[in-house]
Amino acid sequence: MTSRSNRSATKAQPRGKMRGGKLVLGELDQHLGYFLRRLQLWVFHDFIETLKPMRVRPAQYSVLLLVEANPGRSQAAIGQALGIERARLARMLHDLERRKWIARHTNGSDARSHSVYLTAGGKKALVKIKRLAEKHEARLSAFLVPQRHRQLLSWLRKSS
Amino acid sequence: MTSRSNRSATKAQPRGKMRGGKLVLGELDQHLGYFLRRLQLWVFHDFIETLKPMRVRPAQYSVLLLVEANPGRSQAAIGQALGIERARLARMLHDLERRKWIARHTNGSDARSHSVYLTAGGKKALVKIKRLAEKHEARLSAFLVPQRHRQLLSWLRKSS
DNA sequence: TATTGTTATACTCTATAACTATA
DNA sequence: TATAGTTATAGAGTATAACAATA
Repeated sequence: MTSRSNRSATKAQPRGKMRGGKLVLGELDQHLGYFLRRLQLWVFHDFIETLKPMRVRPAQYSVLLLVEANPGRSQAAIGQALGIERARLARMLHDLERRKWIARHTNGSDARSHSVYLTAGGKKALVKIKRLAEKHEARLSAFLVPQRHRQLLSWLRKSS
Repeated sequence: MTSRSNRSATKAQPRGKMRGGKLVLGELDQHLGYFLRRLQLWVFHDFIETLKPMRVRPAQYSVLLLVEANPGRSQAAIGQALGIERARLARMLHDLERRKWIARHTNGSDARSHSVYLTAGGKKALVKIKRLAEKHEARLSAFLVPQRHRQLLSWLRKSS
């Protein structure tokens, strides 16, 4: 996160020296998507750095939490819930399986679908992972004022 | 954007049939970053689709607006303001130059730096681009309640 | 030495299509 | 024929490093 000083700079530039000062955002200042993206990048960057000891990336983390909360569900169900494309999820699960954190069993009722579970090792790792994730979330809460953090979370949650 | 029904599902799963219903988010429900990412993906997807007639992507759009508001500034200044890495910006500007939307002149005072400007064609294109971007922003405003949209923008702006 | 811009490489994420095996 | 999962490919975004020209 960088620039901090930008008011309603829709058209004019600040007077004064041309070469030198800070840039103005211009109409970018009116675009929610821009700020949303900047904040999201900051959050992911901090998450990745904080979770680096466990080498877990945000998408992997979301899969682990979802499998924990919904053991035995199919890849299709997981992918749909998280908005992860099935091709991408297949490779992610392959990687998580290689690390012995999740296991896939063919479901009895439908031989096509795989039921996904956390392994014992996966559950153990997830404890450590969550501890790091909490540190990240605390940093994010400090970054946004707590009351803003709650309100923002509530709004974003409703929008999903 | 998919799931809509998730309360405080931190640990337990809903009782009832195991295979079938919607998945619960579990602890993911407590992570601002998750909702932030989902919303950001939605916003970018809508932006890209809306701007498809002009084939402009979000990062390109941000560069065009910034150059419009700050004509003649260096690539280094632009990249720093937008948080775009100089190597990436060099390729982006190369592309925008190829499309005859921006021009680069070597600055008299420092032969290393390039001053970036919109061309006449770039300004003309930007009019059309902004018209499409407004449609996107209107859709985003409708998606979030207007008052939420304003408050959210204000918060995110302060966080940048 | 440090900075500006460039090229090149690698990795992640996203979007497709093609394929298999089941249903 | 449709679905679940897999593999492969291509594009964009990000992160580096190495380089040339200039300061």
